[in-house]
This record gives sequence, structure tokens and C-alpha cells, in this order.
Amino acid sequence: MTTLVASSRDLPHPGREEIRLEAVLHALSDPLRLRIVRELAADGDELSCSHFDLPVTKSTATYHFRVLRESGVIRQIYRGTAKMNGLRRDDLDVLFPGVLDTLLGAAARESRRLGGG
Amino acid sequence: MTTLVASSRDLPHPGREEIRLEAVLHALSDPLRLRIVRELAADGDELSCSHFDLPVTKSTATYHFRVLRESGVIRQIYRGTAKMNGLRRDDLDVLFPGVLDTLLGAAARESRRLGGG
DNA sequence: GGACTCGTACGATAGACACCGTAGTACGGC
DNA sequence: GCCGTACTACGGTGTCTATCGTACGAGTCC
Repeated sequence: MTTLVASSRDLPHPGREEIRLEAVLHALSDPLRLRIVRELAADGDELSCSHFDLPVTKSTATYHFRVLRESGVIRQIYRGTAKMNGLRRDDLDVLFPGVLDTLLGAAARESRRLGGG
Repeated sequence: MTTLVASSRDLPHPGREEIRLEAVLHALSDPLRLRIVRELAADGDELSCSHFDLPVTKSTATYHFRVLRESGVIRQIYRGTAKMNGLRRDDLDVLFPGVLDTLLGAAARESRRLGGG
């Protein structure tokens, strides 16, 4: 049976007012997490955890997604068996205008500079 | 005898091309280091280490200044017995346009929001 | 219900981090 | 040369981080 209710289990997210710049910067200072955020920004708003092909085990990936969620960078919701991840663009843009976009731009630029993609 | 040469001892800095965004974000994710950078941005370009009234011992302060220098955020030079610190604005603005300014703006905004200064 | 998929929880671990204290070096002034 | 100031280097310590493996829970499909 399918309903329109997303799911019963939901995960603890910091409220907008609880998001701290230092925590966001710390979250983004890890290469793996920065990559996740870049993919989220590029590919749209909702991606499942398993969409990302990360060079770590699943438990490590879970850990990184949790760091991103607890720092307020992403929002996670269960949708059936998958867990969808979305950037908290709205909140971040209100709290720290321009930060997300300039950071994403800088990351893209560096990636290009270092021969990545 | 005084000469115009700044000093003989000089400290290892990463070249512009070696500065990594992740390292910069990590450097700025510490409250103490973010505070140092904010003061540097506000007060002009060259401040001695002892100018800052940090709530840690001198050896810990030395450690934080080294993290900032090695990540490419600040430039340090000896000037007599003092060690002067300056933001690497030029390099950072070329590598990551807008990042430093939006980050400083976000830090100021958060500081205001949280009742600081 | 049973199998399968997706993701979690927990425990372990090696390394990094933030911090201190003590001892030492470099420079400037007397 | 001697002393004070500014900062460093080194060693130690407790905590946090990133990683893994194994065991488990929630949901879907047959």
C-alpha cells in the first residue's frame, strides 16, 4: 500500500538559527563531503545516498552524510527504502548570502585547475 | 646595524598554485583562526602575533598561526623580534574569487546575529 | 513470509587536532 | 655582553576524525 506520507522515521536536523558558519566550513573542508555537495548542487535537489559512487565503504559514507546533515548543509529524508539528500540552499542563502555559490564556484575552478573536471 | 633587508629567517609558505580550497576551509573552520582572519581583514594588513589577545597560551597561538600560514591564508614575516601577519588577499582572490569577502561577510553577520560584535 | 536492497548502529583503530608546559633561539636595547 | 621580549620547538595528553567490519532494521518485491 502506498500513501502520500513520505515516511515515519525522520532525522534530526539543526534549525536554521542553529547553523554555525564554522560547522559548515568544517563540513565542506573534507574532499569527500565537498564532492557530495558539488554533485548535489549540480544534479538537482534530491539524490539518494547510493547515487554517489564514493571511494569508501557504506558506513563511512553514512558518517559523512551525517556530518553534512548535522552541520546544516544538507537535508535528508527517507523516501521508501532510499534516503534522499538535498542541499539546504534556502537556509544557507539567508544565513550566509553568497557563500554557497562562491564556494561552489571556487571548488569548480580549483577542480578545473588541478586537471579534474 | 640596520639594513633594509627584512630578515634572514623566513618561513615556508605554499606557493599560490599550491593553495587548496579544502585546506583554506579547514583553516577557517576553527573559531580562533576565523577570529584572527577577521581581525586581519578589519585592521589592515600587518599585525604582530602579540597584537591578538587570544584565550590560549602562546604556544597554542603559534600553532594556529602556523595552520593559517601553511594553508595559504596568511603570510608571515619576521620584522625584528616581532612576527608580522598579513592576509594573502591577492592570492586568495585570484584562486577563489569572492570567497574571502563573502566568508568575512558571513562571519560578521553571524557574529552580529549571535550577539557578539 | 522470504529474499533482497538500502542504509544504520556499534565497536574498534590509526591518525590528526587543539591544547599545554618547558626549554630554547633570535633580535633589540642598555 | 647581558637582559628582556617575541616567538618556536619539542614532548605530552585528551579528544575528535575518518575509516572499517559486522550485525541489524526498514522497506519493497515476489
